[in-house]
Amino acid sequence: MIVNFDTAHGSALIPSRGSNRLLASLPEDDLDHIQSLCELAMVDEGEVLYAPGQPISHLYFPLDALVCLLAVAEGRMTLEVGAVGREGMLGASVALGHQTAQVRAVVQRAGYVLRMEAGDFCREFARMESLQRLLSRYTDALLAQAIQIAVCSRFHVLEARLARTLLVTRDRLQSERFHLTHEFLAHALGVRRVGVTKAASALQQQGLISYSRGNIEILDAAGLEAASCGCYALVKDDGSIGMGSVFL
Amino acid sequence: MIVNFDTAHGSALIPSRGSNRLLASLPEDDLDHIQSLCELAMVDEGEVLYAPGQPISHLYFPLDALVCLLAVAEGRMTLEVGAVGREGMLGASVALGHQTAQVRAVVQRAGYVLRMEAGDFCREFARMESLQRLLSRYTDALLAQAIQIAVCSRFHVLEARLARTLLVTRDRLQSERFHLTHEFLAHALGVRRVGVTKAASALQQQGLISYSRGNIEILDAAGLEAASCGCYALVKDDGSIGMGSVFL
DNA sequence: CCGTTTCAGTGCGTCAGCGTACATACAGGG
DNA sequence: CCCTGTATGTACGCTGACGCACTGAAACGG
Repeated sequence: MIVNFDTAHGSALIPSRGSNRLLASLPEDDLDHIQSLCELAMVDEGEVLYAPGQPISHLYFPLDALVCLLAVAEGRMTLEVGAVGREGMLGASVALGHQTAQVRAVVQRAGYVLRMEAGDFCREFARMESLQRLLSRYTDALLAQAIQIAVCSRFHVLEARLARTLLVTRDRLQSERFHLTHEFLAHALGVRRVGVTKAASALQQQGLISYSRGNIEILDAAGLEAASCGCYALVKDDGSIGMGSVFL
Repeated sequence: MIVNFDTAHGSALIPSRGSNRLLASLPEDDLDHIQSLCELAMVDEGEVLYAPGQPISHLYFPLDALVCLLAVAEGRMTLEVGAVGREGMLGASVALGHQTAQVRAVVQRAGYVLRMEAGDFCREFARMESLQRLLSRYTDALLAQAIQIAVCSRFHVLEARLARTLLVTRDRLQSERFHLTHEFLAHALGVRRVGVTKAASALQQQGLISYSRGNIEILDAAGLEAASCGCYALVKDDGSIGMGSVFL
């Protein structure tokens, strides 16, 4: 779905131009220029924006959509290596030496995005210093998070990782309730669905969460944080490797 | 150990200025300027250049040294999330929003490095566009590798991961023989030493490698590649996420 | 209202890797 | 030549997660 940007802008229902934090931190002139090259679009839950090995034709700046990045192994198992909301963007690597996607990008929450042609972006990147600096910082933050995910998925038990994922999701969606099936969580955590069921019911029995048919509610955030691994404290926005460091 | 740069330069035993590929790809003026801010130093095997949480005071451009990056979990277990040789650098993140190190940087092979004050580097980074662009590309390449490592350490069995590590090491050191104890490999792979012993003896029984007291020799590189996971093909220099993409 | 789809729960055998402890074995220095 | 430190090999019980198969139950659409 594509929405005409000019008419859409100003509607109370559609996020405004400045609502992508990454773009918002550009100097005003550059911001305007970049946005003039973007079109507003809506993406639906489950939509696949990138697939591993496929060429990257567009870049995306989520406004209120949330996209998760899944690394794929042998075509079957997947592992979430990052997520992109309004604080970030997708496809930056196209200007940094990779023409094809390394990971699968799946829409976790439907919403609006700004979309841009890869070619246009590369041209702007080459001549816009503010953009280069911003992307350096952003990529570095993604790297830090990917490293933490590598450690976490290697050493921490599923129950703790699940707790972390739920807390991160809560922070991103700014809500104690959200929709996330065991199946989806299994893909994000790189485990079987039954493993999630087991871990989730353990958390539920401890009174930390409750869920039914994908509708998850966090009942005791503090308890959940105690049950999670320390990674949550590091990764959350004000943690030492949170996205906060991108926007000085 | 610090070596006077001017006298050292030109010696047949000491790598020349251009031998860091990352620096070498800078425009000549910028290269000269950066190098004027560097001092030549030697680092010893096992030396720890960065420790998690510690401030980053210096940046390093390895010449012939090899440094591996170990993410640390709970102070005990570690996992290699990258390695830096003459194609890369350490500490770039200091100019990108992180004042402290996230990972432990340990010298795997002793050798020479160029060393630079963090403050000097940040100043140059702010005003040197060529450096920004280079760092964007390099950080993106590190991200790609970290993602692959996350997948690999999550889904692939130890024997295949060990094979991959040995092949990568061979490529970096350009030699079929090198020194690497089971203990060291265990830290890199994030497993127990006995696990490495078991996997290594399996590889040895298949006639792919031979080793004794840390002296490893690759006997059958093709066979070892067959025993490794597909990650090796991706990560090696000419693979889709190899470092080749950093240097156009 | 009923069939289909989606989501969650359970059971069972298997296995890789863990923690621990102990046993060799080679290397180099005094 | 012994002695000590480093490097490697072996054993044992444990557990978290795997693969697979099947059941139960709510939601949805015609």
